[in-house]
Amino acid sequence: MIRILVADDHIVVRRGLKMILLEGFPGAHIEEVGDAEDLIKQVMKAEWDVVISDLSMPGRSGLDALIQIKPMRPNLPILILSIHPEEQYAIRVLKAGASGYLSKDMAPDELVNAVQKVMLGKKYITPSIAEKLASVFDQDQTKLPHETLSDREFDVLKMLATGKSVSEIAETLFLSVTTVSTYRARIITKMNLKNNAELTLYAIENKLI
Amino acid sequence: MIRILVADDHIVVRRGLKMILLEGFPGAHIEEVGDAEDLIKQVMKAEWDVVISDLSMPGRSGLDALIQIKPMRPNLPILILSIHPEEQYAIRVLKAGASGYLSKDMAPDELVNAVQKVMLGKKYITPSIAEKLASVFDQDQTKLPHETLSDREFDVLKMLATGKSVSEIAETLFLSVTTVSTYRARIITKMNLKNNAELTLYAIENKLI
DNA sequence: GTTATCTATAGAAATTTTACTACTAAAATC
DNA sequence: GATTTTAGTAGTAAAATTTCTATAGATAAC
Repeated sequence: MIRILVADDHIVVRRGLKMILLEGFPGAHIEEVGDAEDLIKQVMKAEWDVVISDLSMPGRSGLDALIQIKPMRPNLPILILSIHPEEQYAIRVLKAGASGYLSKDMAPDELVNAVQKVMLGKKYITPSIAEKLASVFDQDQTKLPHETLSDREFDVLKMLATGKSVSEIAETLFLSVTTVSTYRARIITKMNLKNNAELTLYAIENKLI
Repeated sequence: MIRILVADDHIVVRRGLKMILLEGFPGAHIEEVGDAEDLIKQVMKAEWDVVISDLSMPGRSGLDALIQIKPMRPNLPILILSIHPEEQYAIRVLKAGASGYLSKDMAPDELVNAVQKVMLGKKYITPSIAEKLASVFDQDQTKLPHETLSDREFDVLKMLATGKSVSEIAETLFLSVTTVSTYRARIITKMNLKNNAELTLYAIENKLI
């Protein structure tokens, strides 16, 4: 019997995923968790065939959880879901060891397919991600400023751009305020900006938020 | 038998809503649509007891649909869902005739409660929206937010929006830093904003800069 | 015409943010 | 294989900002 662990902070989404998965895998054992903390706990506690996790959750993000889980359960396939339409995160997520990246508006069949595929140890890549991947090899020259950021920096960039203060971010990410401030300084240097307003503008123009 | 129409562009969310609603209203007749177009069509075609719609959908938004539906079906209660945590949209949505506004991370019970309440012709208002509403009334409704600002405040608004820091502004205007900071605080209160990022957004949207 | 609110202005104290520096582990380069 | 760079993380101290409170004149309200 298939055992699937679903992580998302929105109950509605968890229920929806459960429903879709049960239609695709009748009789499957599906459990839900609402944050990264619980996700990690569950993964450690029990055996799963596949994990489906949202990317952005309060506190530790799905990416964090992924990075933490991967070394301990290298063979556990993890599918990452996101509201973001593939672009920005896909590559990052795959690099971090995910078996696939799906946008939340995929068709139910696509989810079922993806689950089947990753359970066989394969990666699930949508055509548009494949294209992105290919173009990554093409040229490094045409990198956009924000693509030179590290994962952490990118997280912080987005939060700053939406008006979160350094200390709010520190709290959310369980980091020291100074750490976040350091990230901010690096972001500003790397992207050649001057202040948070420019950062917000940049984020809007590049559809990062 | 209760007839509920659910509109959301994400299948996962639709299914989740359906599941939650079926738990709360066993035997209910629930149908799903994926965009505003279909939502309007369905509302015209059949009779519903309540509509639950996402705010942001591709093409016409839920708000658009709401505005279009309301005159034709004034007694049909419409609950608007959103990923945005209540702030900016709630008021707009209620003004446009919605019976309630819920964030997508509400508890399942809350959704069920809300549906029960709006079916009785009442509005469903969360405490935090109630507070927002109250503050709207003591404001001049006919004016745009930035038109309630004094000249000095408006100056400062524009400079803040272009990324000037409080102390740079103080220097430019030969004022004390705390004075400028006071103006900023007043701007934010008057305009019902939260931080500089929102301020920048506002300024861009309203072509102030 | 008096009272209440608004505007322009700031100081003191509290809080938040930044600058600078530093350390470790991992990755990249040589 | 050695070394330089990058990423992730913070501490200390200084700088910037906010909060709270206040005052005097302007303006609106009653």
